[in-house]
Amino acid sequence: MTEPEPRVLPEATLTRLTQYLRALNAFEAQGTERTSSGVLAKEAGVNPAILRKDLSLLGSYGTRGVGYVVTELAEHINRTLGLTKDWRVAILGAGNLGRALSGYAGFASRGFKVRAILDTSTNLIGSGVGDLVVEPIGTLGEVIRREQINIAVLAVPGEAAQELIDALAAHGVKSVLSFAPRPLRIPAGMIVRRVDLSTELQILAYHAVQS
Amino acid sequence: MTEPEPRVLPEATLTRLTQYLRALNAFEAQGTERTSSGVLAKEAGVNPAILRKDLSLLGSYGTRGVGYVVTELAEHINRTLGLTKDWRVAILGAGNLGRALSGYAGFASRGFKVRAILDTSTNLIGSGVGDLVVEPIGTLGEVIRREQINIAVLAVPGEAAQELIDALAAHGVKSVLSFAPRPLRIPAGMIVRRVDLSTELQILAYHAVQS
DNA sequence: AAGTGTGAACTTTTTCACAGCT
DNA sequence: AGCTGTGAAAAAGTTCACACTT
Repeated sequence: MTEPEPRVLPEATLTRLTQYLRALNAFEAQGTERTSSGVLAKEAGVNPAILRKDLSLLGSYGTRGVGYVVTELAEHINRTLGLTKDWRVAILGAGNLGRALSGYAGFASRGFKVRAILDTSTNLIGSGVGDLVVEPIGTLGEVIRREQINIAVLAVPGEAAQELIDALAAHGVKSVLSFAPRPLRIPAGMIVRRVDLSTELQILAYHAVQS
Repeated sequence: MTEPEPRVLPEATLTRLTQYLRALNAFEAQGTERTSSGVLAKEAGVNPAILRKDLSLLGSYGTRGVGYVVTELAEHINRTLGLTKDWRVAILGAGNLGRALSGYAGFASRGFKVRAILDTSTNLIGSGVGDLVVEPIGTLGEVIRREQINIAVLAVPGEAAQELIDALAAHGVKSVLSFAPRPLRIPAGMIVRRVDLSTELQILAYHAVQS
């Protein structure tokens, strides 16, 4: 148990860890104190073996013959994922998507705080979005410093995305979630995750035609 | 060349195919007639070997020593993905996210037409969203029949998602893109893809802490 | 000469199956 | 007796490298 903890966890494992966490939170909410790989895996929709393998990558926190203590395991995954830190998010783009995201409940939970929303359009600048006011993209550097932004969400049209990624990098923001429908050149040291709605639909179309 | 075409393409291949398609469309737009695995792979941000391997799964459409004809290859990928068919989309949930999605340009392109938007809230029912009017979820079956919906987008709170999936299944809609932040029990024959924003943020947090 | 198509090697991820704790 | 933790096996996915076609 002198941990094997690898430098970096596989992407697939990370995705599953967030699902385990969600299930564990549900268990906590309903007062369940202990669980097992079988029960938890079922709740998260995965196979128990991979769950145990995933958890073994973070070190061992279960008890053989017994299972896992819900709060302990949740706490441990939280720590591993960095969810004990405070995340301050700026949303770039105050169009429909940007505004929808700024109010998205999932963002508010787990220490992700939307602290700013920016746009280029003079129509939008100055207007209110929830309890924020849309600021000009030109003030990006200032906003990042003022609010100590450490995560940015890109909800702008494809054309604008690359230059904003570069600007974010220049201002020291290293983590970006992009909704721009195009591949981006990622500056060194930056982590960009993309959510691509048209890709999702196209893959659905393929499966739908199959059946 | 009497095709090896597998019954079903790997998920990772599908994702890349949509990227190739996007790059090919850009080439078409700028009048480029031919390309090669090297050029196309660079544009799509992948390695040329996997690109050729992916394309070989759909049968061979290149010319050795020469490369690929842009329009031909695009057409071929389009056919494979089922993008020659007409896709009629209903959006379930007319909150911020649902409304943002209904106007999302990526949906309008490539034959995905948003034909209906539904909600439970009497505040929203009857209000306009783009050129659609929000209809009551209670009329789901009727709307699906009337508009011949074949893809649904779930933009509702987690609690409502499962029963809507079941209702969609009952009305013969087999393809769903879900934004609900929870795992769903998928009725037989249905394909559900999930986009989970809090999972994305949590994975970003992990990587941000790493560095 | 150039660039595809593809077996073979390699790498990563998942699943199996069981030894080892409690 | 029960359930974890984990090597070993299997499967899936990626990259290499080169024969083959134009």
